[in-house]
Amino acid sequence: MNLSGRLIDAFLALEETRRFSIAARRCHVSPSAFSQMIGRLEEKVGTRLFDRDTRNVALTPEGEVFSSGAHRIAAEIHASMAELNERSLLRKGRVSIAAPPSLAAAWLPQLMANFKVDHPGIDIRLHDVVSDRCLDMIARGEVDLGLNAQRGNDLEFDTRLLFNERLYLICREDDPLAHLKQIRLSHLKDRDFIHTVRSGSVWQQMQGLLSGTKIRDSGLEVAQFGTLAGLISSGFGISIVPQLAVYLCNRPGLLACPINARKALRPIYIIKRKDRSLSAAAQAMWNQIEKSPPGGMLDK
Amino acid sequence: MNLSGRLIDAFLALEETRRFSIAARRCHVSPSAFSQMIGRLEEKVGTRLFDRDTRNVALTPEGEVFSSGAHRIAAEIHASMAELNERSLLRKGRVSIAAPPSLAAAWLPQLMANFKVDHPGIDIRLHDVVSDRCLDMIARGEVDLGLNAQRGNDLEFDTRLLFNERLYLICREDDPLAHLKQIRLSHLKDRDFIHTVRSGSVWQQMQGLLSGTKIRDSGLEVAQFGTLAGLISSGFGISIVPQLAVYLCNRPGLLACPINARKALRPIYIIKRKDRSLSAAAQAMWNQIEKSPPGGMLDK
DNA sequence: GTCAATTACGTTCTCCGTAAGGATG
DNA sequence: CATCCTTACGGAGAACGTAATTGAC
Repeated sequence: MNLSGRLIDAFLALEETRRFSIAARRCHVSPSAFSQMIGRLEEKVGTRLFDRDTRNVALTPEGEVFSSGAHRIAAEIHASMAELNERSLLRKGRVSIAAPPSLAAAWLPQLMANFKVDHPGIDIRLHDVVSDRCLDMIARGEVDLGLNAQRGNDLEFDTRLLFNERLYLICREDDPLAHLKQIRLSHLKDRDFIHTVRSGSVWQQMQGLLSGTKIRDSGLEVAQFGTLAGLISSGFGISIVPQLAVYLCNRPGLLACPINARKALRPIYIIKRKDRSLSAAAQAMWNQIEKSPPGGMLDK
Repeated sequence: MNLSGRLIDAFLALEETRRFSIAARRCHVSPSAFSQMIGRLEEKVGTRLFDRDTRNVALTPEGEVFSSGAHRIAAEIHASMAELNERSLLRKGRVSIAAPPSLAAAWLPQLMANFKVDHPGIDIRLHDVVSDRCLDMIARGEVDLGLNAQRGNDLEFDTRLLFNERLYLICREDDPLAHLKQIRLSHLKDRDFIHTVRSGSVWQQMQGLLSGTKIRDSGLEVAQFGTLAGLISSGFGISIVPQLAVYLCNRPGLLACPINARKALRPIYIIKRKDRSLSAAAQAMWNQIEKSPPGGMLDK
């Protein structure tokens, strides 16, 4: 029970040409070898498939029955090989990415568009998620790779630092802080603070950054940067967002100021499961992400 | 581009067990050999199909893609092999036979019924045709085998004599011939003669038999024995039919008498194309026909 | 240290090619 | 006798098993 694709090809070639010698050439073997191949095939399937003498070659009734199966087998083999080949050549495939909302809004769209130009056959899926969920999705295999400010467990994940993003203060133009050339963490003391969602990385980083600074919790916690901007604009307080999200808070009367502290940098890692290899498409995306930093949008 | 069924099986075994050692046992090879098989498979398809370390085995994204194809390939191979096996075991198949009306009516039905009991899965097709058409159908491959009174060209057909059928005179009870103990050809002199169809073997044999005897042509030529009987019964003449067709001419007022002449025997051959082998089903039918002569219905 | 996959290496067997053989028109 | 398929036989390479190695827990 071990038909090789080679023997199937031999069968099909002989069925079509009805000539051993010509079919042999098509299979790139000597007539002798080809004859033996047909013999082996017939032995394996347990029945004679061709009636032949030195002049004529024709399918036996069993050969006719086998023919349809042989065509299907050959087609399936060919399709499977072609499918994998297309994927390794990046002409087909799928890659799914999990990324924080800031990157999903500000940087990835253009990167993905460029990728799509190079590889129009590859289907890209993007999930904008908060930090915890990002690692979760990677671990569960729901996405191929993730971008995140937390690098996660080194036993479970392969991680590479992509860049560091500066955190920005968002406040009203008429805020006292708006006139400062450089903003330090201490300046935030006693200010009303609007949080982004608790499971997001900014919130978590703020916890560390401001542990020594007494801020006032406005009690507001929002998921969308637009909401954040609206609240600040209306005087509910101030907030801090990563650099790439600054433009999402753009609106008349608001100001964004870089925070001048060594710790006010948010790292962005690219992450995959350690025990799973990437598909060709995902690997290509990983490569493109690595060599396409957000460019002028960042300071180092 | 030469996937062997063996490598496909290895893939499926490993996909299912997720253990090299166990999958190896299932494929009846050593763990080492199995590891090499997976390696070869991955080399042939051009991509890694399993992520593995010494502890865990899992499909790569490409492996998942390949999986569905592998299942289909294995299923097609299995189905093709099973199909041929069923046929060689006579559990499936088809056999088509061409035979003269007399045999198709008198002998073959019971023979076919017996065959069907032994091989209920085999589909039997019977064509009752006149002699010329019978050889034609065999030559064109429209039937697997034929029964015929003419043996045809020996270069084109394989032929075996099954038996000889005596020819019978059919006449009215009040016919002068009805009183004769033995009928000779000479007795038919000057009698009105109703012919069976010109392309049938009886007609052709009559031409030879009666070449030295002057008969009168009634001008009637019929295809069905029932018609023949009706015409004779109504006094249009006499006719000659093969022994197995005698009972088809049975009706009150008619008599059938064997013709006592060495040449008044009609041979029945079983015939197949010389350059085509029979399917297993057709071969089984051939064998059954050979060893199931029409028995008591004939004299030698 | 243990267990499982892999690599190294020698053996066996499959498969191919050259050359001789045989059948057919 | 010319053509085409088949058989014979020897060599090259594939595939397997045993045993040593690597790697993960």
